[in-house]
Amino acid sequence: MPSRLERARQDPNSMKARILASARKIFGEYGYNDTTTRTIAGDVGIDISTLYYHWGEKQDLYEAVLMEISEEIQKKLIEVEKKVSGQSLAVRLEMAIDMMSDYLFAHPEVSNLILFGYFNKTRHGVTLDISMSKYISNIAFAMGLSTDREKVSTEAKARILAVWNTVLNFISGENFFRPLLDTNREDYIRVVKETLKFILVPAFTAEPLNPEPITNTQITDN
Amino acid sequence: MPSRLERARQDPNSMKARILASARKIFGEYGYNDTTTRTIAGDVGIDISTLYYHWGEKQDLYEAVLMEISEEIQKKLIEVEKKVSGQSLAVRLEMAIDMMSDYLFAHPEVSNLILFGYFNKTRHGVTLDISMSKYISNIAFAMGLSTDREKVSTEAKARILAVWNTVLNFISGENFFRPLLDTNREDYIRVVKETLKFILVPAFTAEPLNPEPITNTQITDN
DNA sequence: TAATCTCTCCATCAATTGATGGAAGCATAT
DNA sequence: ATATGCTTCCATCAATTGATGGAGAGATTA
Repeated sequence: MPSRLERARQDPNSMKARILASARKIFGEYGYNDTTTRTIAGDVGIDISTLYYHWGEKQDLYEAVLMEISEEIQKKLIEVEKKVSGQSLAVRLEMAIDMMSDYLFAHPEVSNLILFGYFNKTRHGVTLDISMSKYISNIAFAMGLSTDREKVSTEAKARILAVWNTVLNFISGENFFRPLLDTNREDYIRVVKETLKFILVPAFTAEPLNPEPITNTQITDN
Repeated sequence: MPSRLERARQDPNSMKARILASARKIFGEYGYNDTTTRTIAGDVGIDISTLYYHWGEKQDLYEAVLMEISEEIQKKLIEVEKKVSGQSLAVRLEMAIDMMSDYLFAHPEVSNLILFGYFNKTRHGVTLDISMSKYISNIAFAMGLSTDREKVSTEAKARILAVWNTVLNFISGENFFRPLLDTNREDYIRVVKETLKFILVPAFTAEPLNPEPITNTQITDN
């Protein structure tokens, strides 16, 4: 028979798991500092003491959330990589854009949490870390922008980063951008995908990735 | 002789102006909720009562900061528009990227504050507003993506938005991305500009902006 | 039954934080 | 000199929030 402890680790209906699920939702909506343990506990329908009993400090709970989404992203990227392999570069890019957009639109809190990690110079010491470096390199390799998974050029990384960020922005900024574009949700998702493809596909397929720095037309020096 | 009140409105060394400058810096670093009035007052070197005497509620001060950067951006965009007019599309894009990058790298708090406005579903009611819609349309027009300043297509707006966001991300995410790209600051700025140009110029110059939706290769439906 | 363990809640604390009242300093005007 | 108005600071408040101790309910074990 499974002990209570084991049950708590596995059962998604266990109190510990339910708290984590709520925490993911609330943290993903308001960020670390704008989320109170009372809000999370209230969402679960329990007293905050119960929350502290299961998770200890607020930071520990937050880190558990980050760990969860980090693993989820990793799985998703592997799934994408498998699916696109063998296709042409243009098709790979389009498929990756579609798949990642669908995933993130379905889980916007993931996008939010990543962006919070980027920009919020918060006073709590919790950093995303999330080994983003490895992700970026893997994507570059999967997209065929690098022949070596370990040695990806700075330029290639920067390009992947730019694309990745653009996706995240459109997801997390939906409430801000959608009225601006004056579309319903369905059209918004379509426009986002089209925009990403419009911008990316020509850039990455126009010419093979150049390892040398591109000529930089410097305009302003001040 | 100028009255004290007039002096307070104009003199950049007036207490009110000094508070605003510190507020801009601190809000831009930590965001609204992670900034305390005590932190700002401490940065100026005054008591918080003095801050409240000059600015009233925290929200009012924050709104004043947003107003200031909003006007600053507007001026900068007009400056860019003047400078690029008459150039070819590719050159216009490159010049705009250089100028805006230089401006934002010199004032990262501007970028931060804009991004905070996008994503932070804060519990305070202060929204950026900043008439971003007009900015986007103006940029689209200045870049020659639209022949009518008033009627810019959803697609064109989305593309401008994507670019604009990419710039902001690289600025505000520098602390996160630079170690990841393993560059010093100078190289980081160069790589950012190159990346933006690499991605944008081909996309926008490859073909005239197509008013019809682009064919969308739907991959996943779940 | 008695003892133990697991889980939950109530009450409470200490620190932080937005905000205010009032006194004091100081210059200017009368 | 006196009065007035502007500016600053000290003291303080009330609300929020992270966190804890302890009591009690319920199940499990001896």
